[in-house]
Amino acid sequence: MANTPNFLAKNKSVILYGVFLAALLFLLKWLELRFIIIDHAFEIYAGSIAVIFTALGIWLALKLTRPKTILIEKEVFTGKPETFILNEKELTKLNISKRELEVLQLMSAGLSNQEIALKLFVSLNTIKTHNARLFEKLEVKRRTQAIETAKRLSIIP
Amino acid sequence: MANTPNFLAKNKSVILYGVFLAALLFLLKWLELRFIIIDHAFEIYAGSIAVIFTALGIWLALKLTRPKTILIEKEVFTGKPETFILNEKELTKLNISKRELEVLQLMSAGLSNQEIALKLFVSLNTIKTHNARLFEKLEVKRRTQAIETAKRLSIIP
DNA sequence: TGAAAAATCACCCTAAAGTATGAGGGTTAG
DNA sequence: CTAACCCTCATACTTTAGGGTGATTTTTCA
Repeated sequence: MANTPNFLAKNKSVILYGVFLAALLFLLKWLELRFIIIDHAFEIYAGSIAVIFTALGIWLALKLTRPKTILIEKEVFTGKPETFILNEKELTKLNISKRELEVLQLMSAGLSNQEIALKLFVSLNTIKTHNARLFEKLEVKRRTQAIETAKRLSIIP
Repeated sequence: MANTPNFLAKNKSVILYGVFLAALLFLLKWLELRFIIIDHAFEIYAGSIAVIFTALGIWLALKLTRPKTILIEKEVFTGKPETFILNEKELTKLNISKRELEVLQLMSAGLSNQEIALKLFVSLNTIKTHNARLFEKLEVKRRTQAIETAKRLSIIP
């Protein structure tokens, strides 16, 4: 298969987990030593493993699900008086990608490029690139115009 | 307290986790037995604990965080009921002047400071001063935030 | 009428936004 | 397989926005 790099990228967290596991070996070995030296420290050892790996599992799960939660946000919000209906036709017509829409939403929320970058776990330059594409597609020159236009076209609430 | 049932309901997952833990004891005891009988089954025992508790951690984390993920988005207490009604109370409370409101409107229309200056026949510096006052009064740092806040407070359409 | 608020403008400086260009890897449909 | 996106990031540069300070002229109103 030629998709080995793909696999690597997709399982970044899993690989990190592996590395962390390796790092844990020392701790475990040390605990094993204690087990030999101190009698009946067996429970301590088992308990340690349980606690450590439970925490590890929680951490892993959080890492894996965090990106997914961001995607959920934009689907599930409804205004009380008038429900916002995303104009998907316009979105398709303007060829605006999911990521670009995400940036647009944060932009309209008043966030700076730097803040958006931090929130989306990408670099400032990446946000600037998204902005440039966005402005091009919306045929505007500034973020304030982009917000105005996007709201008018019901691309954002 | 009378909200014990509420507590039970809210922590269903935690209780389940506890029950599951109890159930695990038998498995662990059994493994411990094996550990005594079979020599060098120690690694198997430790590995089992690691795997089980990692899975447990993942499951726990997913159970606990899944309900929390969605509600982050909009609060929305003032929608747009067709016709815009200027919130004069807020305007008075925030002590925003006529000219400042004018600047704010043009700002939200996507105009740059220079364009606003030309439109209002004043200098760029004047607009900047108005902006600074506006940001101070609205307690924001950027024009995009100012627009967002002003719209939310129905100061501008 | 006199103080307060509003509106105007300038200068200097920093921060943020935006433009242009190139580039590498990922995903996907044909 | 490959062309077409998409997402990512970088570097370099220009423009706009924003902060701080101080000042003058109107307007407003008690």
